[in-house]
Amino acid sequence: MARPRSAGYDDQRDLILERAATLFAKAGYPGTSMNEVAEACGMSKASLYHYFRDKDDLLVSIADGHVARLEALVDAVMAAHPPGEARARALIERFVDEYADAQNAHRVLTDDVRFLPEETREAILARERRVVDGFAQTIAELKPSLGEDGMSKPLAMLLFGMINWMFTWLRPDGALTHSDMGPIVADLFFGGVGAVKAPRKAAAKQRAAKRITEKEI
Amino acid sequence: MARPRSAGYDDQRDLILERAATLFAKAGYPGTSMNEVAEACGMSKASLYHYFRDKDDLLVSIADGHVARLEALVDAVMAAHPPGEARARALIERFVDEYADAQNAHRVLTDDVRFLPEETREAILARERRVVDGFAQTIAELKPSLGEDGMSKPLAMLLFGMINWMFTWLRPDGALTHSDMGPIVADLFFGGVGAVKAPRKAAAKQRAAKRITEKEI
DNA sequence: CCTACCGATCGGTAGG
DNA sequence: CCTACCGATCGGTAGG
Repeated sequence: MARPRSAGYDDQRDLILERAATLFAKAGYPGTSMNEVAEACGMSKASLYHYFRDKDDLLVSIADGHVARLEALVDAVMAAHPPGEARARALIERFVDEYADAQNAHRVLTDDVRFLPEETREAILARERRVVDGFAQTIAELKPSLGEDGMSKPLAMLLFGMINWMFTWLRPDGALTHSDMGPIVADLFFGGVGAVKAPRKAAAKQRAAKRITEKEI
Repeated sequence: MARPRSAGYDDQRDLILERAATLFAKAGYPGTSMNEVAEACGMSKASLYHYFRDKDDLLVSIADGHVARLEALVDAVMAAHPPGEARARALIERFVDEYADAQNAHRVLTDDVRFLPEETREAILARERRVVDGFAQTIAELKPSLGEDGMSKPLAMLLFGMINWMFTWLRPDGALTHSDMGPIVADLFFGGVGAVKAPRKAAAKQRAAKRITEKEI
């Protein structure tokens, strides 16, 4: 076995990931320099390159780490709840809470993964797809006719839209908290999903739904 | 691409704005160079600077032009429909159609305005605020108790979330079109809005709603 | 011969 | 409207 890393190695890595996520979330990936990341971490740029091969490696670590947690969260909720509205509500409320604790990483996932080369991006998109599928399946269980019409994935994406967009306007210091918003989003979505009808040419829509493969969260 | 023979100053400006919006939407504002914009327009970088003072001037023109059209659209719908669900539906469906025709400009508005200096950004945010207020007012007309609880703005933002996020996942070549999605979003929203209850401490939420001033579309 | 860094600078390219 | 540049900063790496 290889010689173990120094005691603080993983702690330093985690610190860098958190500071970099904050900067990327604020100024975007191309708008953030490695010099700025190094400065925010109180270390030289050369030290930064001791922990991460290059700038892309930083981005991958932030985004993949976050989406892996979301993936695990979906698996845990699916295992803990039988099909039905309780499962769907748990999914939404757990997601909103998870996002609230990882706002910077989430913004990096939704905004900056597109800057990665295709091969690197693909592994992250695969995890995103599993997360979307978990939501789509839960929606189809709730109202099977939507699943048959190929509407469960588009509806899952509308749901993600409400949740993802929240983090651009909800003030962390406001009286309305992320935890308040979980039940509101769930009420709106489950109250409304009964009123949704698929447009005509349902077969074509089902084919269309299969094509939704990129930028899924 | 060949330059149109009789292109005047304004035509050249519009061409540059469209090409620049396409590039900014794809690679982000900091990720796009003026050299790339010039090349996409078939002109030298120096020529570009004949039409726009600097890079920020390009961004402002794209974003402000787009949000000004949205503002005018809200005013037109409010003038054409009395308060009620017909007004709200018209607002949603007209917005989705407008976005579909201006996807690049819309992405620039939502993603890149944050890179402008504060004074420049403020004029654009003021227009965004007017658009959000139009939606929030329409929601409050539909269910006055939500307005009294300070929930009409948060609900307007959830609605914008569904619509804005659509443009990250809906395939322009898919069988499911933007026009299909307008009624679906409206059904989901109006079906669900009846089920939404404000969280406790409604007075505090009203104060919170007032603080929602940035990044409102 | 390893790790954990440092000060300084590399070749290229950004906006203007 | 182009070529030729500028001050500065980019991502990444040298020797010690």
